[in-house]
Amino acid sequence: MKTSDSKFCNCLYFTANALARKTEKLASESWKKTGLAPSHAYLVILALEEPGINAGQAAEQLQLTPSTITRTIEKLEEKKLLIRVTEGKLTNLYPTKKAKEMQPVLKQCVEEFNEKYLAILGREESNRFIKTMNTIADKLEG
Amino acid sequence: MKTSDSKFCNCLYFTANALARKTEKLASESWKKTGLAPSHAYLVILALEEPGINAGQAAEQLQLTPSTITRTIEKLEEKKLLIRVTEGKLTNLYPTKKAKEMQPVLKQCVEEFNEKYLAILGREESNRFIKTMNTIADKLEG
DNA sequence: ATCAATCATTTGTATATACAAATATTAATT
DNA sequence: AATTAATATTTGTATATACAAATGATTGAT
Repeated sequence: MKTSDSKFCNCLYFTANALARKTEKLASESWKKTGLAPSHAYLVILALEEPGINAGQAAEQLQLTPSTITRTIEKLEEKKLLIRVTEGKLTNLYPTKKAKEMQPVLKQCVEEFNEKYLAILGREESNRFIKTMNTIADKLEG
Repeated sequence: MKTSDSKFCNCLYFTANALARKTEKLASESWKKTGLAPSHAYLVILALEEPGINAGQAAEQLQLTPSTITRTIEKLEEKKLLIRVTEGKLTNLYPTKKAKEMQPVLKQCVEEFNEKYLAILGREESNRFIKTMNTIADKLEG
């Protein structure tokens, strides 16, 4: 059944969540080869791009709560992809050697995923839509 | 930090998820008075509107997997809001008396939530945006 | 200089969600 | 009629996420 055939397809809550789950699924396929969930992969990418970034900044960039970031870091430390360096009350994140070696594959996953949805939606529509989502997310935040 | 200021705001995955989380938060506030998570409330609403609906149909309407629906039903049975009536291989869902009494409050929550985001986004923009999300969700499904 | 307030992170706990395998029931095929 | 295939649901397990409370560290006020 299509999302648009549901009884609830006129509700923002329902629609936003249905879309997110479908996107998650599509993304998971692309990132499968890395053994990482997309959100985890994003944190590794962030640490690679900004080594030393602290947990709070990462939470902001990924729009997740601090506790979720802590939990994600734990997983990634277990996988030897990140290390935490505590500096006073801050926790700085650094990519490990393993993460650095993984960088090309991660980049490839990002591209693969992008291409996948660009192929489905078209570049124009994608960009416009993503921009709209950002605008609306910002407005909802208040 | 705004969603649109994130490094990743050009990615469908990131943006769709950030939006869903913000929407979830907004909706949770509206449904708080019922003690139900929005997705659970939706299942009760569905059972009220279509008494006897089976689990699989509910999964389709809510765009959730069967296992998630089973889990949701369990919670709602504990809260005495739904009952399961097994009929062969189907599981039919019926609202309890308690659920029926709750119906006006649930309706009110839906309205309150709708008004909340309509006030923020405007009726025109909301409707257009929700329609677009549905279209895109359908396309992603393939 | 000390004590209170503030801030960043972590922990304890709870919830939602899904995948894959198991179970139970009906339908189809021979 | 018996066995196989298909279908609906449930269960076992894993993951992601968040809230609220706790901890640890710095800053500010007196």
